[in-house]
This record gives sequence, structure tokens and C-alpha cells, in this order.
Amino acid sequence: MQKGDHLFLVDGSAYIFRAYHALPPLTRKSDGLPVGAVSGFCNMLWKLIEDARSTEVGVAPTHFAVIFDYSSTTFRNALYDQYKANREAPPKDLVPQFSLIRDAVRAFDLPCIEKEGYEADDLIATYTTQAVAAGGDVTIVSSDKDLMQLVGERVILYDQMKDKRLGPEEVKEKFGVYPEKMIDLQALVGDTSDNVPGVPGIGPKTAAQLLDEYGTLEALLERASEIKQTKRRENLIEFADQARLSKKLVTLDCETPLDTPLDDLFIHEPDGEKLVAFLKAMEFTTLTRRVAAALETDASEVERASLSVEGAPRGPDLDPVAANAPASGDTLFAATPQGLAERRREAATGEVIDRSAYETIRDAKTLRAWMDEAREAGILAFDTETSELSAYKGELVGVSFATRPGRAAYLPLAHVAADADLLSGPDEAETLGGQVPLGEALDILKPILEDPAILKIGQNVKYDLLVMLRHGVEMAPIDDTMLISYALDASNSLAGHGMDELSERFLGHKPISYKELCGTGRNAKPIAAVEIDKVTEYAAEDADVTLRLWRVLKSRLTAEGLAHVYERLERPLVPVLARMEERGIMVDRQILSRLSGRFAQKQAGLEAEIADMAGETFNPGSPKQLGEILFGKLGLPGGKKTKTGQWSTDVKVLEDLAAEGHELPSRIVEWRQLTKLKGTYTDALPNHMDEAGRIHTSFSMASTTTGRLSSSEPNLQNIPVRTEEGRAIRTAFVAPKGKKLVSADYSQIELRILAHIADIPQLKDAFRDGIDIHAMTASEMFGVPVEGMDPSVRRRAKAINFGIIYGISAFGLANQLAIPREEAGLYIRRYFERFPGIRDYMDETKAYAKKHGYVETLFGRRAHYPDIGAKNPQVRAFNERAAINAPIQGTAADIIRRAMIRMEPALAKAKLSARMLLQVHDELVFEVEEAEVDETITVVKNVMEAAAGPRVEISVPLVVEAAAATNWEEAH
DNA sequence: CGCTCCTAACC
DNA sequence: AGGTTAGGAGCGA
Repeated sequence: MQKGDHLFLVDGSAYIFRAYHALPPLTRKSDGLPVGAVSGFCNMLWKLIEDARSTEVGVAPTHFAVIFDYSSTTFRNALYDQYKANREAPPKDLVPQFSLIRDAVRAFDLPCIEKEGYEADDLIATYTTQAVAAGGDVTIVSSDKDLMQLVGERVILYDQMKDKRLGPEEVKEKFGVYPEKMIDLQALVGDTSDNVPGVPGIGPKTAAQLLDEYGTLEALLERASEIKQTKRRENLIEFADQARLSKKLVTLDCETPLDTPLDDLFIHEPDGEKLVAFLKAMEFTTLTRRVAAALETDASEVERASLSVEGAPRGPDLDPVAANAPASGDTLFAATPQGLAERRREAATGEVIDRSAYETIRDAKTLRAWMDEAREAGILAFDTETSELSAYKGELVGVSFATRPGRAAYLPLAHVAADADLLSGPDEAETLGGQVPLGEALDILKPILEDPAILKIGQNVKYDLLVMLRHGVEMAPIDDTMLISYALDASNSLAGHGMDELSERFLGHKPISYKELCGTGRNAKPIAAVEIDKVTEYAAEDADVTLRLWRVLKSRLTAEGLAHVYERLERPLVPVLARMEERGIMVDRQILSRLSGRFAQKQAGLEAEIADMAGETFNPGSPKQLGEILFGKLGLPGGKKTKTGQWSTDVKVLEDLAAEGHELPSRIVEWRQLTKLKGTYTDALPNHMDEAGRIHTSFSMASTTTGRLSSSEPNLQNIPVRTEEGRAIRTAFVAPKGKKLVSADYSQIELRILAHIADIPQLKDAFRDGIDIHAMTASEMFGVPVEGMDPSVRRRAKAINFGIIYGISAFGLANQLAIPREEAGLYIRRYFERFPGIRDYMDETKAYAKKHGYVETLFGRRAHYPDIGAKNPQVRAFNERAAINAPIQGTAADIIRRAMIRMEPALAKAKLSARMLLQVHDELVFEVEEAEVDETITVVKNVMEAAAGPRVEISVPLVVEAAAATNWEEAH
């Protein structure tokens, strides 16, 4: 080896496990031999060789080897008998594959290196050291952190799965230290999977920071007594020897005696016939074809090789579920809605779900037959499977249907061979039968999905609506089992409205979960690459379960008097929200990046100040470390502790300290605010932008107890507004050229609703007369005139008004106003004296909730509080406050929902092109043609202000304030 | 990698 | 003090 040469070292053992875990466990050869890991391994290796063959000289490997662990006992066990002691034995079906994988490496004509008493890592370390000494470059194909210590100027780690290369800078970024200090860092942190003990309580962040400060592990251990944090100091002293032992365990041996000298690793073209013979024997059809083509070998001329292992253990065959229960119908006349609902419920719990009865639709003719069935039934449970979880970018992979319980099918549309990605599974021909071409399928589906006579039933149907919308299909009419469940059972303690939960609750059946189907994290694979038969079971089951749930739940709506809530507040909002999500809001990337830079600068400055004041560098973002500095090292008076017994360091605590003249806490508060703004907004938002520069949030209609919407991925309902720096972020939300953003928000809507519901004359009068409501409250309570009122008096009244909405407690008010609890109690008593209606409302609401188990908004939406009678006074009081708040918050939520539902027709009627983009609880944001701004504002205000009527006549006016500007900050 | 805890952004 | 979602730290499998 010489300068300019490039050695590739593949960490074979790690490769095996990655290949094994990345593939479904049941990949087998025709004789039952498990070969999933071999298959994955060969594909990864071939990919690497292919890349190398096509890469330019100088980067491509000149030397190449695959390194394996030889056995589990190494020289490290002599140092520490517990080393890797808790490693589990490899999975049974993997064991017979080990020798096959070595055969594979030989078939590729690559050196297969292993040595008794050493780990693969030691051999890698030794070859690396020698290659660098000879002037060569090294690429280690692995992502094991134990190998990071080898990284250097000429040595990189290559993570093939993620296609990421790690040099010294990347190591530093990942672990906080350069590779030279990795050994010391690992010695401190330890490694649970290898049983390397390390020092308790020290994680990677702390370790990096300590090494940064003290230089080396040895220096740190010697000067451990200087550490300020009590627990950390004690641990470093007590476990110093353990750290030294750990260091020996994690240090790789660079002087392993080598049986194959470095120069013998010189690469050469694999022998086509030999390799093809092996791959054929393994029945890797696709890979055989590829390799044969690349190496110009005629596969049909080559015979299968004989393998070193034959007929290894066969896996147990899965017993298919035999029972096939008949679908239950409404055979008896149901005299009342309650009777029907009850019988449906009973029937559903007894049904058995047979996945083997589901069909896979492979041709247009069968699909048409299914659509005929839907037409006949008048209903179609419908579910889409997409390539990504977010509806606005996921591609359609397949759709499933159900027309009656047990009668369900899956239509694959864009499935690919399981080995379309790097890791090979079974071959194309085995898994992919025919698929109806997407265009043809849509032509058949569209008339049904848009047929007003056929009800499309979905679970979270907004998702499917969005997906189909992007394929030019406007699904209608729709029903949504999730929303029916939500209208029926919204609660702060009962389970949610996800399909799996509903199925278990109402059908007593646990459906295949998405995780089971596709795996999670590193092992996750796209649903398009999962075998179609499995997806059929999963997807058709979803449609089947949705249909069964619909039968149970829909009948309850009438029986329980909730049809109005569902029909007027839930169902019609679905397409409205789908369109809002699809539109997205335009964001100016430049503004965000400028802000981000500014924040970064300020942040760095603050960090320096903080380190200076603390006398050491630490992570201000770690409440644990911060607590130790403030209350341990600096000895400041610590106040609260959190649930877990740690010092609390929330804003309140820090601001109290700051008020006493301590500088550090106020710097921390600033740092936190800045870090939050940067991390959550200026840095994160650009990742959510599409090609057109727009952000599409996802609104959830069923995740709050009260009827409010929520927004996620990203959450656009918590964009900063309080501070000036925060508001700057809003300036990045803009209208495109020629348009304006219009923001319209209800003024004091919850207080107005309270005034109406509790029937408080003074409050109602004040709202009718347009008087400052908080000043009026203050004047009533403290007997001071509104004119020339001390702002702090008004502030107190304002806090009380909000407190009332939240189901006030002396504790909460005292906290908010930073006054003694007795004083807060006094305020509350006086408030009740002045506004006795409020106390009556609270008492009545509590009594109602206890009696019925739920409370209602003015529009009949229910929020359930099953724990309101709890023995535990804290739990009970919490439920009482929530029950007091829910009708107020919920009525406001209902009103804005009604406004949103009416908005689009109202705008259309006025021939306005304004498009509604966002909802933020009491605010709606629109994108409006400049020329139409004034007219739009008029329509928007009218719709919003009149939204409660005619069903509910609120006895105070609802007032909406609206403004237009080029960005959200100025419009708000 | 997934979970809990803590903190903080919004109405 | 009512209703939310997100991100970082730390821990354990």
C-alpha cells in the first residue's frame, strides 16, 4: 500500500445484524432455509462494489476486506469478566446464516478476515493504523461508535444505510469531541449494550463538556475533587477505577497480529461464474440478474453452487385463523334508536374478524365488480395507504374497501419489489402480481367516490380526502368514525379516537398495527415495499374495522342526541380543513434564516456570559446541570422542586431570583427564550416548506377535550407573538405578490360567552357598551373609578377574569399574581360577591358534571369527566375546574367552527376569491387579492360575528377585529 | 430507538 | 389555572 491507495474495511459482523434486522424475519429459500440476512448482506456488499466500480480513481478502493468477529470471548473478558456478558444469543434463524455469509464473501472474491480472541474492531483498528502509516486512505464501512476513535484526517466512517460519511468534524458534531477524545468519552459514558460500566450519571453531553474543560480522562479523574456538582464529584471519585477499566475496554488494539498482510487485500474483479453460482443457489433472483449483467456472465449457463449449510431449522408455520363468522345484520326491527344502537353494540363484540377472507384486487374487472357492490350497498368504507405519513406529500400506494362487515379488499397501486431499495427481500416475481395502473384505477374509483348517493366512510377521513384531492378526486359525501367517536365520547381521561383503540373498545379486536406491518425506526420500510399479501391483510382489515365501527357508532349519535353536533360541527368541517391544509401558508425562507443567524449570535454571546458567571462551561439547556450550578455551586436560595425531586428552574423561579438582583438567572431566561425561538421556529420551520415555499400544517379535529382544533407538523397555532423578538418570526409568514394576509380575531370571546352563560348583568352591559372589561371588573371589585386607573389594578382584575374562565383557584391566582394565597382567596370572594351569577354558574356546572358525567356547550357538544367524583381531592378539583372551563372554551370553539363552515360559501356568494389558510382558536387567517381586501374583511367579519346564530342567540355582541398586511405580524 | 421529564410557545 | 404541540436531556432496553 502506498500514498493514493484507498482501503475499504467492511465491519462484517455489524453488517450482518443490520441486514438481519432490516428484513422481515421470514425470508426463506424454497427449501425453508432462512436467508434474509444473507440476502441483505449480499445486496449491501454488491452495492458497495458497484459504487466502487463506478467511482473515480482516488476515491474508489484499491484494497478491500470484510472483517468479522471470531467468537464472543476476547482479551477484554480477561480484563473484565462482565464484558458483553448481557449480550443475548443471536436469534435462532440467524445462526445458520453466519457460515453462509462467509461463503458469500468468498463468492465475491473478497478477503474474509477474522481472528480468534479479537473483535472485528481490533482488526479494523490494526489495518487502519498500518494503512495510514503507509500513506493510504481508509474508509471503514460501519456506523459503530466504537470505531469513531479511529477517524482522522485520512480515515472516515461510512454509514452505508444512511449514505453518510463521518470525518472528525462529524464526530465532533455528534458527540461533542474530536475522535482523539472518543476513547475518554466512551470510558466516562460507558455502554449498556456491551456492559462497559462508565461513570453513573454521566451521559454524552456531560462527558463532552467535562473533557472540554479538563482535557483528558486522566486529568479529569485526578482533579475530580474540584467538581462543583456534589453528585457528579462523588461519582467521579468513587468510580474512577471503573472509568479507567472502561477506557481499557473501549480502546481498540492496533497491534493485532495479522494473518493476512495489508498488501494482500488488493482488490480485483470478482469471478462472475463463481459469484453467480452462489447467488443462484441462494435463489436471489434479482441480484443474480444484476450481477450477471454487470459482470457479463450468462446466468443460465451457470449451475447453482452447493452450500455449506443445508436444511437448517425451519420456522413454525403460522396457523391461519380458521373461524369465519358470518356478518351480522340488523335482523330484528329496532323499535328505538337506543335499541338499534344497543343491538349493534352487542353484535359487534361477538363478531370474529377473518383476515384470510380479504381479497387483493389485481385487475380492472375485479375493481369494477367491487365498485358495483358499493353502489348496491350505498356505502363504502375507504382507506388509502400512502408512501409517507403526511397527507400533503404522501404518494398513493394502494386503497382498501369494505362494503359490509367481513367483505373487504385491497387494491395495490404503486407497490414495488421488496428489494427495490438496497436490502433485498424475496424477488419481484414472487411478490408482485399485477397491479391496476393508477390512472385506470382512478377512472374507475372517481365516479364512486364522488357519487352523492354513496357514502364514503373513513377513519380520519380528512387524510384520505387530501390524498384523493391531489389525484383530482373530490370525495363526497363522507362519514368519519373518528369524528363520530369524538362527538360521542370526548373526554380528558378516556382513551382516544384512533382506530386501533376504537376497535379494541367496541369490537374486542386488535387490528394489525402500522408498526407491525412496516416496522419502526431503522427497521422501518416503506409500505410500498411490504409484500402485497401482508398489506392486504392490514389495509383491508382497516376498511373492514372502519365499517364495523361505523355501524356501532353512527347509530349511537341519534340514540344519544349528538347527531346535531356531528352533522353541524364535525362532518362539514372536514373538507374545509382539508382545503386549508392543502393550500398551506407562504413563508419567506430568507427572513427566517436572517433571524436564525441573529439569534445564533446573541445565543453565543449569552453562552459566554453564562459560562463566565457560572465559572465553568455547562449546558444551560439541561435543567439538571443548571439546578446544580444555581442551587449547588452558587448556593442561591432554591425554591420549588419538581415531581422527580429536582430543583425547578422554570421561568418563575429564575425571574424571582433575577428580581433579587442575580444576573445569571436572567441571562438563562434570555438564553432559553432565544433557544426556543431558534430551535422551534427559525430553524425548524424551513424544514416544513414545500417547493413553492408554503407550509402545510395538519389540523386535528379530535385531539382536544373541548372541541378546539389542534395543529401539528408543524404547529402553526403557537407561533410567537408575546415578545418583540418572537413577533419577528411572524413577519416571515407572508402573502404572495399581489395578495395580502387578512387576520380576523374574536375579541374576548370567552369572557363574552361567560357573561352570557352565567348571565352577569354588569359584564353583559359592559360588552354591549364596548367598555374596557378588565377596567370595569377592577372598578366593581376595588371601588376605583375607571378614569385614571392604576394599570396594576387593572392587571389584577384581568388575571381574575382569566382565572374565572379557567375554573379559578386561590392557589392558581396567587401564583399568577405573585401574591399570598390568602390575598388571592380574598379577591375571589369579593369577585363572587360582586358577580354572584359566576358562583352560581360554577356550582351548577359542577353539579351537572357530577350528575351526568359530562358538561355541554351551548351547541350541545359534550365533554366527559368520568373522574369528577374521584376520592383524591386534587384529582377531583382538577376535573371540576376543567368542567367549568369546557362549556366556555368549547362554545367558543363551536362558534368559530360554524364560522369556518359558512365562510367559503359566503365568500363565493360575494364573488370573492379569498382563501382561508389558518385557524388559531379565535383567529382566522386568509390570503386575499389586494383589490378584494376591504370587501373580504366585511364578509369575514359578518360571518364570524353572526356564527352563533340562529341556533344560539348570544346576549352580548360578538366582536371581530380584522386587518390586512403583507405579513402575519402586521395583520394581527 | 422510544419513553419520560422539563420547559416553553400559543389561545 | 383551562386547552394544546415541540424540542432537548437523560435513561434504559
